[in-house]
Amino acid sequence: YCDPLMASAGHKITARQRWTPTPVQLQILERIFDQGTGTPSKQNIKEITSELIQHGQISETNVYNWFQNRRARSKRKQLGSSSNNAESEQETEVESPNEKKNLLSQQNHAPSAEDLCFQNLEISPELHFLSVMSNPNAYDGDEHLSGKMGMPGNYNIYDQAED
Amino acid sequence: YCDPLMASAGHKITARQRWTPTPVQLQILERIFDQGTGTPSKQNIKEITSELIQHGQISETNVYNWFQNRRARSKRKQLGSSSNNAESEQETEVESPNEKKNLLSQQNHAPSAEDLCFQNLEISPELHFLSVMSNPNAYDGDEHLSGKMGMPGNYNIYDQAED
DNA sequence: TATGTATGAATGAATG
DNA sequence: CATTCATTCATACATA
Repeated sequence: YCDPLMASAGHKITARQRWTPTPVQLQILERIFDQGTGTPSKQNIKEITSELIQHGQISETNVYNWFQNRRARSKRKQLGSSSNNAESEQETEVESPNEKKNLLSQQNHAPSAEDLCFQNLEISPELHFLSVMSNPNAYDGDEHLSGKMGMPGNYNIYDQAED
Repeated sequence: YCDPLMASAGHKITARQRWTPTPVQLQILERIFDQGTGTPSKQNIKEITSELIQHGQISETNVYNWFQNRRARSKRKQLGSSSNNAESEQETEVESPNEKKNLLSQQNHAPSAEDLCFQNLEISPELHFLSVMSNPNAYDGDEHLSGKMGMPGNYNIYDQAED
């Protein structure tokens, strides 16, 4: 049969980056989702995949992702379309009519480049520890980090300096 | 105080609540992970953090989480060998036209900050052991950011088996 | 053709 | 340590 990937408007013959669920697959997936099987086990995933694969190319990864996305989407929609939440829920300038503000996203880096680039002369203080680190001593204690994994406390990177 | 994360351009960009490792940080982390150190101890975490913090905002928690995620992910792809093995007629699914392009390109101002750091990394004598991968193409451990989404059909779990 | 929207996919963080 | 959730990005896809 025709490649399910390029079955629609496709003109992409070189790259199948994103799995595109066929209507049939979508129908099945939605039905299963509707069953209440929110987070299917791996076994279920396999079974579902086995079913869907007959209707087009698909992998367990796709199925898994689909369910994850589906659930997340539903949830987000719920609390986003509600009347109004006077709770402590602060939305980061979220759902604007556009919503897709990621067009100019700057998620990563953007540190004090001019700064950290210059202090480069001292960038290898004790990194050699991993060269000789043969200490099988895992975690002497039980604490994973400095106290709890919530946050060290000293440097809170996620500082909602919103105001 | 000023958040190091958004202290760059000085715009009103919303601070990312999620830590995004800079290419440099990623390289270092990869190297350490590749050393076979596996799960670093608390002290190691601190050491690593001390090193990485010079290359951008980061906390011990981030480092810890990173290793945890990395470990889990590696394992996932490892245990993908049972009743699968359908066909692997996929071309080199690894090397994509572009690797971590998202890490280096999404804005238009291009501060070249990380770029400089990258260069500095190479020239660092002490960090030579972890600077061996100056060539992005020769990146040995970029399996996590490869672009082999999911069009396999023969893989098992929701993990992108990479081989 | 370019822009916008929808959704799959990647990853960091949280939880058990 | 294993699994799941939440957030964000990139790309498929629809429309102007």
